[in-house]
Amino acid sequence: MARGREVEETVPVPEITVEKRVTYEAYMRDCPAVSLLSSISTRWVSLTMCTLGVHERPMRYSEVSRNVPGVSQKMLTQTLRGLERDGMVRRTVAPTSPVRVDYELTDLGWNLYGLLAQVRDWAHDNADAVDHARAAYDEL
Amino acid sequence: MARGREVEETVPVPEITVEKRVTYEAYMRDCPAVSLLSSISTRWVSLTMCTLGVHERPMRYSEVSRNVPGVSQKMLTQTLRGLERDGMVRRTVAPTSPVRVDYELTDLGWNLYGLLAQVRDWAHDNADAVDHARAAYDEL
DNA sequence: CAGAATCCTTCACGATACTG
DNA sequence: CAGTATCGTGAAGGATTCTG
Repeated sequence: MARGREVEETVPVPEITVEKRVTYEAYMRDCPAVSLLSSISTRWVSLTMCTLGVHERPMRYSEVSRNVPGVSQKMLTQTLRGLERDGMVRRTVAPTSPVRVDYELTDLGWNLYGLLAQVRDWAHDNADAVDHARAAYDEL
Repeated sequence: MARGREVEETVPVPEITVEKRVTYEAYMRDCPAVSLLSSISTRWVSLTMCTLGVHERPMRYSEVSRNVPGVSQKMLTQTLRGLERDGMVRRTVAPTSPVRVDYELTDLGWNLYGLLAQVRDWAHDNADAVDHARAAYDEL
């Protein structure tokens, strides 16, 4: 991502042809970091990670479900599967009857949670400021 | 959001009726902090904020556009308007011809950027780890 | 309990065309 | 340059039903 600046500022403008720009933009889109950042930056990932993080212990599926505001069963399953696949969540199935499934953050997930929690706290602390900004904007 | 834990752990289970749960979930959905966190947690907000942040100076519309990988003109405009409305971005129109429009982070936006930049850096640093986790998961 | 599967709706988003 | 307006589509997401 930092390359954007270099290309933009160190390469003489005339040398950035349309073709090169298209290639560059395709690169940015396909850049693993951009792609990963994009996949993290979704409502359900954010809320699910926060829920798993604040509880600091394995949580049953139904428990997660009750603590992620507004999530449907389908989206929660889909989100948890994605997080498991990305190595951020560990899913443990206990062969009881009925089955018991636990979800918990991995070390990788825990690292990310540390950052997301700060964003969550920022949102909590600045909700009022944003509301006022919106009111002022809508006033006009 | 922290109330979720209290309800879950300090209120006797039998007292959580279906009605109360529905009310609680509606509250969570409507909670300003959850709502704000959700609106922040989108791909275009994340990428746009990062672009405005790394450059540390006012940017023209076209310049932002070139530095947010894969964004369409429609989505960029929509995202910038949303950020302006939320008080995170300041939009300045210079009455020249053709018009010149600059976008820059406000103090509020700058605060948030500080946190989002950490998430972006995390994504950059852990893209490989996630890729390996995905490969391992898909192996099965 | 913890989902899978299916259907159906909405809307996020892109493509295109037009404008001051 | 910096948009607005419109249209069309695919994907996101909800509701419902079924299952081990």
